[in-house]
Amino acid sequence: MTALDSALHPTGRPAAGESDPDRRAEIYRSAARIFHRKGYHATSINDIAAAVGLTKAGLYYYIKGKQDLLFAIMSFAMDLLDEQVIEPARRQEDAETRLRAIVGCHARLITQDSSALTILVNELEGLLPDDRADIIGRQRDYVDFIADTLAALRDEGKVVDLDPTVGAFSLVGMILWISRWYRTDGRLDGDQVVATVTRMAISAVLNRDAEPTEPAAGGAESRAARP
Amino acid sequence: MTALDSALHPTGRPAAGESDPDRRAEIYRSAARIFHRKGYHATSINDIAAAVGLTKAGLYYYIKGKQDLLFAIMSFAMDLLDEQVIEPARRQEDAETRLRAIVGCHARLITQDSSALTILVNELEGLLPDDRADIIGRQRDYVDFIADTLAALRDEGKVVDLDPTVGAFSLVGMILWISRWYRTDGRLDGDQVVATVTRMAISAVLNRDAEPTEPAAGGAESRAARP
DNA sequence: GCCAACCTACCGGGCGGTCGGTAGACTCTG
DNA sequence: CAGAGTCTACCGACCGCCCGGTAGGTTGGC
Repeated sequence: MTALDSALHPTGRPAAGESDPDRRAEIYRSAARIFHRKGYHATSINDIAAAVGLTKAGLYYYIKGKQDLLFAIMSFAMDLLDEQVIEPARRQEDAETRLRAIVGCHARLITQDSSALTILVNELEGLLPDDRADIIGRQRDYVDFIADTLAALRDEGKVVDLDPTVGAFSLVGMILWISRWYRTDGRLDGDQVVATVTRMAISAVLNRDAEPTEPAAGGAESRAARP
Repeated sequence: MTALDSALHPTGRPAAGESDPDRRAEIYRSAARIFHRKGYHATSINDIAAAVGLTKAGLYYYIKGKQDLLFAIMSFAMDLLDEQVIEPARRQEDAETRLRAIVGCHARLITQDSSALTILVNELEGLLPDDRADIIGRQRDYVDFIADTLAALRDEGKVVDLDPTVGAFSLVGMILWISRWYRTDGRLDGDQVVATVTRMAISAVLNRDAEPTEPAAGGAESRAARP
């Protein structure tokens, strides 16, 4: 997965002189899977080393430390979100189409491989303060992006009057939660799940009887910015 | 909070001969707050002891172990959910009213004090297998309860055709996520948040432009219980 | 012979948990 | 009402374990 490789270096923290990028990618993927299953703090460096067939010392040839490993995984996940969700959605001019793209792409990403994306939201406490600030900032940008889309829909009178921030967070919650219950080998088909969740998300905010019940008062504020 | 006291004993695990129940309740509350903030594995027994002004050894007079402490907190949270959400909702005969009650009561509980409820969903991995099975079983019952309500709505033709399980999980995700972004001291009012989320949840599943096959029976009106 | 790719052996430290106390309030006895 | 006994509520010191991380090799392919 080239997206993963590309996530290893932009952090500016190569663990050692040049090392086999395939092996590194495999290590990061394994680590992500284990962090996802057991949680960051409950996972030991030994667990990860054993999973990739190395000793702890051997693993340290590839990584700089446990916290750096976590940060690299979360940066990779954030890059994935940027590239697979935000970028495609940003290209949609129409707000409703854009919202559909956001929810659909994000949900699909999670049904395909949820580990990195899930770590991204569950293990923030494991990061160093600076790294955490970095990730949180990017997450806030994402929520603001959704909130702005909802605000645009409201201005078009297509959305029931709700606080865009609350709306954005609620949709995000619905999407992220998928990783907690969806199993690839379960009875539900991934595409169906994505479709259903997208439909629910859209009708949660869209005012389907076309005429705006209340002409959304002009000049209403769309800004979010929540600590 | 008497509900908390009652949660200490039904587990059948008193840590010692009788000990001051107020002090115990304080300890459990503190522990819940810290687990919520830092996560179970990242919290040491020392952290909890210090927070209640005890040494580690002193704390062990009140608790049996770290995992028992976690289980007690999660059992308490589950009791709270039963008593404040499921029971009130079960009394609603009309499916739509019931759904409103579920979402509204659950969301309100979280805006009021999210720590125990949040631990309940985030720290399952910290439990012993038997305890985990117990909690997971109760959680599944809750989701089934919501799914059954959605199925009932579908049979009434009031809900768009969706898989009740997917619908239930999605609503739960929306609700639980509140604890990640809502801050009591933030700019948003708790009641407004509850109202907005409830409205979104309902319109996510309700088929508003379809005529209800059965017009809602006489007296029953939509407003959820407001203790 | 060199260097990437590992290993064995080890370190300091913090963890969950235990043990043997003990201060003080309270009761029971003569 | 002295004093012996009891019980709750706690503490200091300690234990064994495992953690993240490191030092210093060794090996095999070029």
